[in-house]
Amino acid sequence: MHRPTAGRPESRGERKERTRRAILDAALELSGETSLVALSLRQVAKEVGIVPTAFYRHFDSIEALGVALVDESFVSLRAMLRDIRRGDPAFSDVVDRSITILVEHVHRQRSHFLFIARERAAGPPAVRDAIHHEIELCERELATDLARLPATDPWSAEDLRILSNLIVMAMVATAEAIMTAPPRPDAEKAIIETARAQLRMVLIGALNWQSRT
Amino acid sequence: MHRPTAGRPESRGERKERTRRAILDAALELSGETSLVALSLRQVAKEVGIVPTAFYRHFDSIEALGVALVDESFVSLRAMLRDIRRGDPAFSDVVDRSITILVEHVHRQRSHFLFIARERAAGPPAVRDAIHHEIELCERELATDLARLPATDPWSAEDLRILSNLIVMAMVATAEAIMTAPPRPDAEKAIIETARAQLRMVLIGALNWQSRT
DNA sequence: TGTACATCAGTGAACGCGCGTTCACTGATGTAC
DNA sequence: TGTACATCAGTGAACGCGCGTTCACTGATGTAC
Repeated sequence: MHRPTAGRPESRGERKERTRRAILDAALELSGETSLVALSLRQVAKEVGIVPTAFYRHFDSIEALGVALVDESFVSLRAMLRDIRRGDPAFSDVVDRSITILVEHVHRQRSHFLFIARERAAGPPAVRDAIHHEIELCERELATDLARLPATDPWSAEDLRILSNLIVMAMVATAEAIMTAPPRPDAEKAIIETARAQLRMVLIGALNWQSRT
Repeated sequence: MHRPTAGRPESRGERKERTRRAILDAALELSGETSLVALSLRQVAKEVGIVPTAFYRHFDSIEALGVALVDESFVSLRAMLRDIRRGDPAFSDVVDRSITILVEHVHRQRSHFLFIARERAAGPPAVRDAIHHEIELCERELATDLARLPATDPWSAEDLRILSNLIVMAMVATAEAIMTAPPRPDAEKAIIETARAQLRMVLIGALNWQSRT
């Protein structure tokens, strides 16, 4: 463990927190190679620069560490949702703005988004459940946002849920596509254009479908 | 290794093929617990009833085995697409029929669909790439099917691609939801109803969006 | 048909290695007086 | 302020275990003559 570069000595609590952070960062990076279920406590300890047994001072197991990483990753994701929600939800450019913000956040917090995409399907059970629960909360948040739009006044709660679910799954798929894509800017541009067209299709479909109920 | 229960002795080739099958089946089942990247050659050998070194008579590595499992899983998935494609693509009930067939196949070949959903995001690189390639082929197949519908006569290839991509991602998400859901029939029914509504939204949106281009 | 040889799926011992977890410990930080 | 004691993040040795891979092998099946 390194000492801080300057000045005032750390308190015991500060030092502990710093090690905890280093463990979370190391696990996020190392699990990116494969998956949490293939990550060993000893790899993490080695990367952090502590002895394997010191790991237990911070987490009971890799699975528990994984749950902590879910919490942390969804802080990033919620920050994105907040950005999207901010500003006028005028129908005309809401799609373009939302996708732009999505792309920005996926780049800025790439490892968090990769973590969610990966462990959502293949993580340890507790991690999978935690992620599904968080995604469900995001869907509900989106549903309440949609409910505020004048166009959705006559919609039932069920309709809002169905549309939210569809939009969220499209956004998850788009985020995955961006992260998987080759780093050439034209590849990303194509994905963004596709996502925009798809989101427009979905919204127009929802409005037309709704109006004939 | 067990001998066959009856009659004529196996040829060397038949026996080898039988062991290969047993390895594929064991790997599919065992990887279901976590993921291919956490599956060991020795676990597979033990489950099959051969000595670990005999594994190398059939595959170079777990990763190579994984690629073979991708091929096999997509045979199941293509069988589903063939079922969906068969029969009249009359617009009125194509959605309900397609989702019904999807659900049937997900139940019948549950382990293949689980494998694809899991390893798509978290498998070894060669496996991930193989899966993405296969999904892309499915999208193109769907695009050519859609192109045959009279309603899509004025559509560009790009439009067809965008719509196919959206439909496929919705189907993947629905399959995942079915497999993740608790085995209560009402939970599954809710997922099916949601998927139907979403697919209708998408189709109506596509038609309306297209008509104003 | 019988014989001699080739093939090769599966065996079994052995290797060095990284794994999670236990345990008793150290020594700096924190606290009570 | 100084002293005596408590706390606890991190240490280091040790354990038994499963790992992938090597190697020389066995013995049934297949083939050439």
